[in-house]
Amino acid sequence: MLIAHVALPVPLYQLYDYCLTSPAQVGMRVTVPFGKRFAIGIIVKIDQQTDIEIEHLKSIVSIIDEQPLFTNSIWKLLNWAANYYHYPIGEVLFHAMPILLRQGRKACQDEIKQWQLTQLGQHIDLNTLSRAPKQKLLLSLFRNNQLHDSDLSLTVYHQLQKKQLITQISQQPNNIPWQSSFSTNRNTIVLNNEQIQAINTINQQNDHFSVFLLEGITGSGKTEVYLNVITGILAKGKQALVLVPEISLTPQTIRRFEQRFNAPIDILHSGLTDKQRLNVWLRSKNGENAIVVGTRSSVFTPFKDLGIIIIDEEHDSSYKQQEGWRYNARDLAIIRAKFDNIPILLGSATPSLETLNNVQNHRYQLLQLTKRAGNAQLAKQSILDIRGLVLSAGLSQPLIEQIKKHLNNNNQVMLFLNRRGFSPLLICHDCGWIAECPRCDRPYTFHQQQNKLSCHYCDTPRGVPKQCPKCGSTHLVPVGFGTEQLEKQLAILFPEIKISRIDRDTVSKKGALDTYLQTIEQGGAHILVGTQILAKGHHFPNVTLVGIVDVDGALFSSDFRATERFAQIYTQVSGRAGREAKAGEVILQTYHPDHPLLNILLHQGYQEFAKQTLLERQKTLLPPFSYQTLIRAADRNNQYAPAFLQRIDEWLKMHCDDPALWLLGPMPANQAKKAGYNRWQLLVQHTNRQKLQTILDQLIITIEKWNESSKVRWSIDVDPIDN
DNA sequence: AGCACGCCGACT
DNA sequence: GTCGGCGTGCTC
Repeated sequence: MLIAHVALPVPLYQLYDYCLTSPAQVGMRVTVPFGKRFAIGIIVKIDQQTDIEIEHLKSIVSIIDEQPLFTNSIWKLLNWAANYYHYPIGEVLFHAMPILLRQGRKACQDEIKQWQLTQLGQHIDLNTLSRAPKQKLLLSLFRNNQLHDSDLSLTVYHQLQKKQLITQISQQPNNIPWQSSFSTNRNTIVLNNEQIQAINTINQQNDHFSVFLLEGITGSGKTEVYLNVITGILAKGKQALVLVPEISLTPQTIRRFEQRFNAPIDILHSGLTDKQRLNVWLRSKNGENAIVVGTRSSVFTPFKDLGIIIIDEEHDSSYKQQEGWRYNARDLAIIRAKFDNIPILLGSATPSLETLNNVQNHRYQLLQLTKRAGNAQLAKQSILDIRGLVLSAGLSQPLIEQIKKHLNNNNQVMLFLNRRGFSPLLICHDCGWIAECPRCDRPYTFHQQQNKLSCHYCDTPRGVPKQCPKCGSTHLVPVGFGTEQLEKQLAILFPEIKISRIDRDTVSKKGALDTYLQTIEQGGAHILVGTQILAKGHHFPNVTLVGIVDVDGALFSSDFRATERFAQIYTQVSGRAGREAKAGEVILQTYHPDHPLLNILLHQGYQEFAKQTLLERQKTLLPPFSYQTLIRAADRNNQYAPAFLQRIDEWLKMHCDDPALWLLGPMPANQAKKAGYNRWQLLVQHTNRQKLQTILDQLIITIEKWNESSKVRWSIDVDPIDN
């Protein structure tokens, strides 16, 4: 008897076995009885073995697919990923499917229906419809082939159908492949030598797996290299996958691709309906599109014949999924390229240290773009020592003077502060009580404009208390400053100047950011205040002064990656100051003007900074010179989770007597309390990735047998980035 | 994850 | 008296 081993979308590591009575293949979806309900699962293995007694086995109810759902390439990738990330295979497989397929929808495209004139509709006198003006209009539009500019409702169509003037026919899907009419729209941009060399290097090796890092400073024309390399792939009839960070999936980016290629391009953006998402998935699987552009989850798109993967801004942290299955799309894309034996191109002005380390190890090939387009000059950078200076909302007098100077020249100023809200604290002046979120034990951020307190960890708002609950005083004062206060202070200092604040509070509405960007683009004196959302990927040609209000917050963080992130953001904002031939200036306010890394970054640039930081990481055996996994656990009573992690800690010490294994914890997580749960973590670090993998595999098998495991919510984060 | 069972508190 | 809260246990 044949047994199907089925993966189900449940957080369980094992497969479930069912009798298989009709023919099926691995990778097909099936409906199975599961407990008291029915579930959709995917066959992972078919054989004659089972550990379950035959009489306890249930049978598969129905087989949904006629063919395996995934391409070989994706199937291999997902199986590898479930193993690498130690995540249940069922959850991994379902994560990579469009929602409609998870729900059991057939994996084929809807037939496209189209309206057509009938014989009668072609010849009838229009005046017979004079009492139905809308119908008359629609019919005449039909006859003149001008249907596209009709906005008539569907009921009008149905009325004409009833009168047998039009009819609905199902159109055959377009069977002409895009390859037969593929061409590119020649651009007028002249490539420089570095770009040509990068393109040639990739083109010479574009028929097999290799990883390229395209390290190009801001404005050096990385996108132009992408477009040229893609041209070579499409010309061979193959498809391309382009991954971009969440923030840069803008109409401008998309237009640039669409204008260049005379070939179908699909964009996977958050505004798509489930149906549209499924259609893109099917089109690329069937080879009907040439390019797919999308964010993190697009790495799971199946392709008929993928020829290259491009990852723009490869260092961007939005490639890492931060809940549920915590995969890294950049890393998965590299594995995918390896399995598919195709080239992959990572682009960045500020590559991650992991990637630079792989360049140093000769695993990746480095391609550099060092010249900026046009005759833009490099910005002048300076450190502003604020020790002993009076600050107003974080601004020192010398910085204010500089702002004034740039505004007087009718230029724009950008002030960067990575803290939103009015103040990060609200304190009772009389007794020192601090307004804290009861669920997270973290101070509330005070938002003056909306007159509320907001917890930035769990996102819950609260009204502002009139009195201190501890001593009854009404003297509650905001302490510290955020972007909102900075904006308010600037409005007082520069009453004549337009000020735009760009952070999550002001751009959360759809299209709000675009509106801002448009006003800014018009030019004229203007101050932009914002968090890192301002630094990422936007072009501000009129900005000549960038002020970094608080450098020290990043330099002295407990997170070992904080300096790397700061250096990336700093390099990006300073790269944007003074584009388009206007000389730019960057000013950094700090209490530590002699900080060595800060000086290396300023005087020798990101590359040297990265080199030094890598040496530092090597000395301290931090990633990429070791591999980390975070075991997280959360409970409600604050006892089970630490005890559970303690037991894991002891088990690991017992079963792995290896000095290369480091354990840190159990300790409270970064956001120790969230939504009523107490969160703890245990960091497991090893210098050998394979050994770490093996230990974790054994650990999970063991954990699943413990009965404490069901009392805590536990999860595993391989290669964490926020510890 | 769902879904059922089961045991205690505040209400039509 | 019941409705419903969530702790616990199970799913081939």
